[in-house]
Amino acid sequence: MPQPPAPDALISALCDPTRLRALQIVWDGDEHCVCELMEALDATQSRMSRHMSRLKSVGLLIDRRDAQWVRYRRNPDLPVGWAAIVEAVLAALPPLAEPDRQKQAA
Amino acid sequence: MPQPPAPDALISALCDPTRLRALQIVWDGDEHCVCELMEALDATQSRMSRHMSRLKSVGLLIDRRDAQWVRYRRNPDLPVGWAAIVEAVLAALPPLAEPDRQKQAA
DNA sequence: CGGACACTTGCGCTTATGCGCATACAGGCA
DNA sequence: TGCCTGTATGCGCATAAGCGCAAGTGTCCG
Repeated sequence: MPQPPAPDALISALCDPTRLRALQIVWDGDEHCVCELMEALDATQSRMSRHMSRLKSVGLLIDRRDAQWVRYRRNPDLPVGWAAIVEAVLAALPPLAEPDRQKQAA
Repeated sequence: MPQPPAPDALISALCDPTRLRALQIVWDGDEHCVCELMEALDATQSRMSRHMSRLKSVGLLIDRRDAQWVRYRRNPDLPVGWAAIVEAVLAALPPLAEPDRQKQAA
Protein backbone atom coordinates (compact mmCIF):
# COMPACT_ATOMS: atom_id res chain seq x y z
CA MET A 1 0.00 0.00 0.00
CA PRO A 2 1.89 3.01 -1.31
CA GLN A 3 -0.79 5.35 -0.09
CA PRO A 4 -0.64 6.37 3.55
CA PRO A 5 -3.57 4.85 5.45
CA ALA A 6 -7.03 4.34 4.02
CA PRO A 7 -9.25 6.90 2.36
CA ASP A 8 -11.22 7.02 5.56
CA ALA A 9 -8.23 8.56 7.23
CA LEU A 10 -8.06 11.25 4.60
CA ILE A 11 -11.66 12.16 5.10
CA SER A 12 -11.26 12.24 8.84
CA ALA A 13 -8.37 14.59 8.44
CA LEU A 14 -10.58 16.93 6.48
CA CYS A 15 -13.28 16.87 9.13
CA ASP A 16 -12.25 20.02 10.87
CA PRO A 17 -12.77 23.61 9.84
CA THR A 18 -9.37 24.74 10.98
CA ARG A 19 -7.62 22.02 9.05
CA LEU A 20 -9.61 22.82 5.97
CA ARG A 21 -8.68 26.48 6.20
CA ALA A 22 -5.09 25.52 6.69
CA LEU A 23 -5.18 23.32 3.63
CA GLN A 24 -6.72 26.14 1.73
CA ILE A 25 -3.68 28.25 2.49
CA VAL A 26 -1.07 25.58 2.13
CA TRP A 27 -2.48 24.21 -1.08
CA ASP A 28 -0.86 26.97 -3.08
CA GLY A 29 2.20 24.75 -3.13
CA ASP A 30 4.35 27.17 -1.20
CA GLU A 31 5.80 26.65 2.21
CA HIS A 32 4.05 28.00 5.26
CA CYS A 33 5.25 28.02 8.81
CA VAL A 34 3.04 27.38 11.78
CA CYS A 35 3.25 30.94 12.99
CA GLU A 36 1.94 32.22 9.69
CA LEU A 37 -0.99 29.86 9.79
CA MET A 38 -1.86 30.49 13.38
CA GLU A 39 -2.04 34.15 12.68
CA ALA A 40 -4.02 33.74 9.49
CA LEU A 41 -6.50 31.41 11.12
CA ASP A 42 -6.51 32.96 14.54
CA ALA A 43 -5.51 29.83 16.36
CA THR A 44 -3.18 29.18 19.25
CA GLN A 45 0.17 27.67 18.59
CA SER A 46 -0.42 24.26 20.06
CA ARG A 47 -3.71 24.02 18.29
CA MET A 48 -2.27 24.89 14.91
CA SER A 49 0.73 22.70 15.46
CA ARG A 50 -1.46 19.71 16.17
CA HIS A 51 -3.66 20.28 13.19
CA MET A 52 -0.70 20.56 10.88
CA SER A 53 0.84 17.51 12.37
CA ARG A 54 -2.35 15.63 11.69
CA LEU A 55 -2.45 16.74 8.08
CA LYS A 56 1.11 15.62 7.77
CA SER A 57 0.49 12.26 9.38
CA VAL A 58 -2.13 11.32 6.83
CA GLY A 59 0.26 12.27 4.08
CA LEU A 60 -1.34 15.42 2.82
CA LEU A 61 1.56 17.60 3.81
CA ILE A 62 5.26 17.36 4.26
CA ASP A 63 7.33 19.51 6.54
CA ARG A 64 10.85 20.75 6.68
CA ARG A 65 12.80 22.31 9.47
CA ASP A 66 14.23 25.65 8.47
CA ALA A 67 16.12 27.22 11.34
CA GLN A 68 13.54 27.97 14.01
CA TRP A 69 10.68 27.44 11.66
CA VAL A 70 8.93 24.39 10.41
CA ARG A 71 7.76 24.86 6.87
CA TYR A 72 4.75 22.90 5.81
CA ARG A 73 3.72 22.41 2.26
CA ARG A 74 1.55 20.24 0.13
CA ASN A 75 2.91 16.77 -0.42
CA PRO A 76 3.97 16.72 -4.07
CA ASP A 77 3.75 12.94 -4.20
CA LEU A 78 0.14 12.78 -3.20
CA PRO A 79 -1.76 10.08 -5.10
CA VAL A 80 -3.95 11.66 -7.75
CA GLY A 81 -7.10 10.32 -6.21
CA TRP A 82 -6.33 12.02 -2.95
CA ALA A 83 -5.42 15.27 -4.58
CA ALA A 84 -8.71 15.13 -6.43
CA ILE A 85 -10.58 14.86 -3.17
CA VAL A 86 -8.75 17.73 -1.57
CA GLU A 87 -9.21 19.90 -4.58
CA ALA A 88 -12.89 19.13 -4.85
CA VAL A 89 -13.33 20.04 -1.22
CA LEU A 90 -11.29 23.19 -1.42
CA ALA A 91 -13.22 24.26 -4.47
CA ALA A 92 -16.40 24.17 -2.44
CA LEU A 93 -15.02 26.29 0.36
CA PRO A 94 -15.58 30.00 0.56
CA PRO A 95 -12.52 31.92 -0.67
CA LEU A 96 -11.16 32.68 2.78
CA ALA A 97 -9.20 35.53 1.27
CA GLU A 98 -11.21 38.29 2.91
CA PRO A 99 -12.81 36.78 6.00
CA ASP A 100 -9.72 35.36 7.60
CA ARG A 101 -7.23 37.92 6.53
CA GLN A 102 -9.21 41.09 6.85
CA LYS A 103 -7.91 41.48 10.35
CA GLN A 104 -4.58 42.51 9.01
CA ALA A 105 -6.31 44.70 6.48
CA ALA A 106 -8.33 46.37 9.21
CA MET B 1 -29.48 29.56 0.59
CA PRO B 2 -30.06 27.00 -2.15
CA GLN B 3 -27.34 24.75 -0.84
CA PRO B 4 -28.09 22.96 2.39
CA PRO B 5 -25.64 24.05 5.13
CA ALA B 6 -21.97 24.83 4.64
CA PRO B 7 -19.34 22.68 2.99
CA ASP B 8 -18.09 21.82 6.45
CA ALA B 9 -21.34 20.02 7.06
CA LEU B 10 -20.87 17.97 3.94
CA ILE B 11 -17.42 16.90 5.00
CA SER B 12 -18.64 16.02 8.46
CA ALA B 13 -21.31 13.88 6.95
CA LEU B 14 -18.66 11.98 5.04
CA CYS B 15 -16.59 11.40 8.17
CA ASP B 16 -17.91 8.00 8.92
CA PRO B 17 -17.10 4.68 7.29
CA THR B 18 -20.65 3.41 7.39
CA ARG B 19 -22.02 6.53 5.78
CA LEU B 20 -19.34 6.36 3.14
CA ARG B 21 -20.25 2.78 2.33
CA ALA B 22 -23.89 3.68 2.23
CA LEU B 23 -23.19 6.49 -0.18
CA GLN B 24 -21.22 4.09 -2.27
CA ILE B 25 -24.29 1.96 -2.65
CA VAL B 26 -26.82 4.70 -2.99
CA TRP B 27 -24.78 6.68 -5.45
CA ASP B 28 -25.88 4.45 -8.29
CA GLY B 29 -28.90 6.69 -8.52
CA ASP B 30 -31.38 3.98 -7.66
CA GLU B 31 -33.53 3.81 -4.62
CA HIS B 32 -32.46 1.80 -1.61
CA CYS B 33 -34.39 1.07 1.51
CA VAL B 34 -32.87 1.01 4.94
CA CYS B 35 -33.28 -2.70 5.31
CA GLU B 36 -31.26 -3.32 2.19
CA LEU B 37 -28.47 -1.11 3.39
CA MET B 38 -28.37 -2.49 6.87
CA GLU B 39 -27.94 -5.92 5.46
CA ALA B 40 -25.34 -4.90 2.92
CA LEU B 41 -23.33 -3.03 5.48
CA ASP B 42 -23.99 -5.29 8.41
CA ALA B 43 -25.41 -2.57 10.60
CA THR B 44 -28.27 -2.52 13.04
CA GLN B 45 -31.51 -0.90 12.11
CA SER B 46 -31.31 2.19 14.27
CA ARG B 47 -27.73 2.72 13.29
CA MET B 48 -28.43 2.62 9.60
CA SER B 49 -31.54 4.70 9.95
CA ARG B 50 -29.62 7.42 11.73
CA HIS B 51 -26.81 7.44 9.23
CA MET B 52 -29.20 7.73 6.35
CA SER B 53 -31.08 10.45 8.09
CA ARG B 54 -27.87 12.33 8.54
CA LEU B 55 -26.97 12.01 4.89
CA LYS B 56 -30.38 13.28 4.05
CA SER B 57 -30.21 16.19 6.43
CA VAL B 58 -27.12 17.57 4.76
CA GLY B 59 -28.83 17.30 1.44
CA LEU B 60 -26.92 14.45 -0.10
CA LEU B 61 -29.92 12.19 -0.27
CA ILE B 62 -33.63 12.43 -0.57
CA ASP B 63 -36.10 9.92 0.69
CA ARG B 64 -39.55 8.76 -0.21
CA ARG B 65 -42.02 6.76 1.73
CA ASP B 66 -43.13 3.71 -0.17
CA ALA B 67 -45.54 1.65 1.84
CA GLN B 68 -43.59 0.29 4.78
CA TRP B 69 -40.31 1.23 3.24
CA VAL B 70 -38.39 4.43 3.00
CA ARG B 71 -36.49 4.64 -0.22
CA TYR B 72 -33.35 6.69 -0.16
CA ARG B 73 -31.59 7.87 -3.21
CA ARG B 74 -29.07 10.39 -4.32
CA ASN B 75 -30.32 13.93 -4.40
CA PRO B 76 -30.57 14.77 -8.10
CA ASP B 77 -30.41 18.49 -7.38
CA LEU B 78 -27.12 18.35 -5.60
CA PRO B 79 -24.93 21.34 -6.41
CA VAL B 80 -22.19 20.32 -8.80
CA GLY B 81 -19.46 21.20 -6.36
CA TRP B 82 -20.90 18.86 -3.80
CA ALA B 83 -21.36 16.06 -6.25
CA ALA B 84 -17.75 16.52 -7.27
CA ILE B 85 -16.63 16.04 -3.71
CA VAL B 86 -18.69 12.94 -3.20
CA GLU B 87 -17.54 11.45 -6.43
CA ALA B 88 -13.92 12.18 -5.73
CA VAL B 89 -14.26 10.50 -2.37
CA LEU B 90 -16.13 7.50 -3.68
CA ALA B 91 -13.57 7.06 -6.40
CA ALA B 92 -10.91 6.65 -3.76
CA LEU B 93 -12.80 4.02 -1.83
CA PRO B 94 -12.21 0.33 -2.33
CA PRO B 95 -14.90 -1.20 -4.57
CA LEU B 96 -16.96 -2.66 -1.76
CA ALA B 97 -18.58 -4.98 -4.28
CA GLU B 98 -17.03 -8.14 -2.92
CA PRO B 99 -16.20 -7.51 0.74
CA ASP B 100 -19.59 -6.30 1.84
CA ARG B 101 -21.78 -8.36 -0.36
CA GLN B 102 -19.95 -11.65 -0.33
CA LYS B 103 -22.12 -12.75 2.54
CA GLN B 104 -25.03 -13.18 0.21
CA ALA B 105 -22.75 -14.80 -2.30
CA ALA B 106 -21.49 -17.23 0.28
C1' DC C 1 26.30 29.65 28.32
C1' DG C 2 21.77 31.97 28.49
C1' DG C 3 17.85 33.86 26.55
C1' DA C 4 14.54 34.52 22.74
C1' DC C 5 11.76 32.55 19.18
C1' DA C 6 9.32 28.71 16.76
C1' DC C 7 7.33 24.59 17.45
C1' DT C 8 5.91 20.14 19.81
C1' DT C 9 3.90 17.33 23.31
C1' DG C 10 1.88 15.49 27.84
C1' DC C 11 -2.09 16.19 30.61
C1' DG C 12 -6.72 16.97 32.02
C1' DC C 13 -11.03 18.69 30.63
C1' DT C 14 -15.22 19.39 27.78
C1' DT C 15 -17.96 18.38 24.08
C1' DA C 16 -19.22 15.77 20.07
C1' DT C 17 -20.12 11.37 17.92
C1' DG C 18 -21.61 6.84 17.35
C1' DC C 19 -23.82 2.94 19.38
C1' DG C 20 -27.38 -0.31 21.35
C1' DC C 21 -31.63 -0.89 23.52
C1' DA C 22 -36.24 -0.17 23.95
C1' DT C 23 -40.04 2.20 22.33
C1' DA C 24 -42.89 4.88 19.19
C1' DC C 25 -44.64 5.51 14.51
C1' DA C 26 -46.27 4.22 9.72
C1' DG C 27 -48.33 1.31 6.38
C1' DG C 28 -50.08 -3.22 4.72
C1' DC C 29 -53.00 -7.01 5.52
C1' DA C 30 -56.19 -10.27 7.68
C1' DT D 1 -59.14 -3.95 15.18
C1' DG D 2 -54.89 -6.54 15.84
C1' DC D 3 -50.61 -7.90 14.15
C1' DC D 4 -46.51 -7.87 11.29
C1' DT D 5 -42.82 -5.57 8.69
C1' DG D 6 -40.10 -1.50 8.14
C1' DT D 7 -38.37 2.82 9.92
C1' DA D 8 -37.57 6.59 13.29
C1' DT D 9 -36.38 8.37 17.83
C1' DG D 10 -35.52 9.08 23.04
C1' DC D 11 -32.20 7.75 26.32
C1' DG D 12 -27.97 6.56 28.47
C1' DC D 13 -23.35 5.19 27.74
C1' DA D 14 -18.56 4.81 25.91
C1' DT D 15 -15.24 6.59 23.11
C1' DA D 16 -13.14 10.02 20.26
C1' DA D 17 -11.86 14.71 19.11
C1' DG D 18 -10.48 19.29 19.97
C1' DC D 19 -8.81 22.61 23.21
C1' DG D 20 -5.86 25.30 26.62
C1' DC D 21 -2.15 25.23 29.69
C1' DA D 22 2.33 24.36 30.86
C1' DA D 23 6.55 22.16 30.11
C1' DG D 24 9.92 20.30 26.76
C1' DT D 25 12.71 20.38 22.25
C1' DG D 26 15.29 22.63 18.61
C1' DT D 27 17.71 26.61 16.63
C1' DC D 28 19.72 31.01 16.45
C1' DC D 29 22.25 34.80 18.40
C1' DG D 30 24.80 37.54 21.65
